[in-house]
Amino acid sequence: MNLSLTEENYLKALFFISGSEGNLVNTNAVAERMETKPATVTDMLRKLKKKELIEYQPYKGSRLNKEGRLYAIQILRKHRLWETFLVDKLGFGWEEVHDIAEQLEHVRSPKLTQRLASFLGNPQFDPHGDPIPDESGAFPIREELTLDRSVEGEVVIVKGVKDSSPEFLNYIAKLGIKLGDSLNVLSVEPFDGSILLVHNRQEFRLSAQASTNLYISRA
Amino acid sequence: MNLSLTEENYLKALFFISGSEGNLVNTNAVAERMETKPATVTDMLRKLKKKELIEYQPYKGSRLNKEGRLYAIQILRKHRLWETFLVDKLGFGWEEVHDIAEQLEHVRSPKLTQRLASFLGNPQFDPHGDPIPDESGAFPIREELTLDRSVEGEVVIVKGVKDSSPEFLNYIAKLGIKLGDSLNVLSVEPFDGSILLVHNRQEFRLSAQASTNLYISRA
DNA sequence: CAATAAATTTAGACAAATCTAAAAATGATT
DNA sequence: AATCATTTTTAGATTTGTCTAAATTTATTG
Repeated sequence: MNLSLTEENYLKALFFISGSEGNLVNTNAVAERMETKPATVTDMLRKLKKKELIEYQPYKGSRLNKEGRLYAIQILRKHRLWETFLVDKLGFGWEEVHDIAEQLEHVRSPKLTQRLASFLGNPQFDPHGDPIPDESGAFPIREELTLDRSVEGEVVIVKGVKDSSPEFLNYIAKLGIKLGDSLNVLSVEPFDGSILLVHNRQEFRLSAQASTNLYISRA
Repeated sequence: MNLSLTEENYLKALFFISGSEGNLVNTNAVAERMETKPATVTDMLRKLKKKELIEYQPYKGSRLNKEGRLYAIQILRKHRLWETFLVDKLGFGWEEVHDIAEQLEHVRSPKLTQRLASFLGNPQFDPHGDPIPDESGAFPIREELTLDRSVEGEVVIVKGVKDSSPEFLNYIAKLGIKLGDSLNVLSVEPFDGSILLVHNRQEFRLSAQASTNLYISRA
């Protein structure tokens, strides 16, 4: 199956909107994510249905079928491998790699994907801490523990970010926090949930909002 | 200037057809290279002229102008850098990288190109021995010496291939000849110009045709 | 140099991906 | 249940890159 760039992007959008349970997706939601008009989405849904990549009933909604889901996951796999390459090998910051990976993810060559993965040491998580599916489409499992769940006195390791918006990534980068860094949780403020911690010998306070968006593991 | 994939491929085609002297290019020649019809080419030439990337007079021919040439060279730079990456870092054979590089060359990110080049050690020549232009569009100079010009008893180093068709690359790969290998020229057959040489302690004969397509330098 | 051949362009059409505006279906509300 | 609001689809148009067939320009040649 050889899809156009646009078709691939619609599959990705459906994958992200419908979540892991594979819910039915609203046409409007797709339009919003794709930054296009609902009428355009309807056309594309009809097309993807004809190619047997999605289920779609007019007025009811759409969802990826098995083949479409696998296709979307392969794109996601490429995206996250390229992000890892950009950060680990080319020294990009994790906040600047998304747009480049959006381009690289569409390069078609199974052999390239396989070799890239092996060159990177078959990583299980990308620089944002997001899981990289394997060739068969299976995701590695991660403990979904966030910093706001930590207790006073604990030392934790940063494993990923829940929110990978440029705003949050930039904020985190500005603080100098990177994947794998260890944080010493000094105290949790009962009033607003903000957390006092030590990172690289430096003491500072992180808002509750920020802490809910940092995945950690106990050291 | 943000060009479509197709527009970029036309610029490349014009660059390759017109050669280093910047000759006027026939519409038919472009059509052949792009595997499309002359009428289609005419439309595109009009479009590229409007974007001020080429000179074009109906019925007379077309050629890249300064801006178009620079654009084409930047794509070529990316192509050859990616080929180098695929061979040097991912272990691809030099005969299998062209099609993948054709895709990667269109990825838009000056920072990526710059970092990739530096990651590769700012190479001057790609795995086929072809020159990689720098950011300003300047090409490194290479001695255009081919194996058929060598004399008996000489030891030479393989610097590149003149013909980079899959057929020739496969043939060369089958013989085990790689960039940087040294060849000991034992004798040149006066009858057909074929060359008897030693490579990795192994003696064999190479046709004149093959030898004219191997760039070398004297060891 | 006039006729013919070759190269090129013009004209008109089509598929893909998009849009706007209008129509239809669904759902929510009194 | 009838009406109104929302969501979604349909209809018709646009742009990009392509095509075929016909017309035009340039080149060749008897």
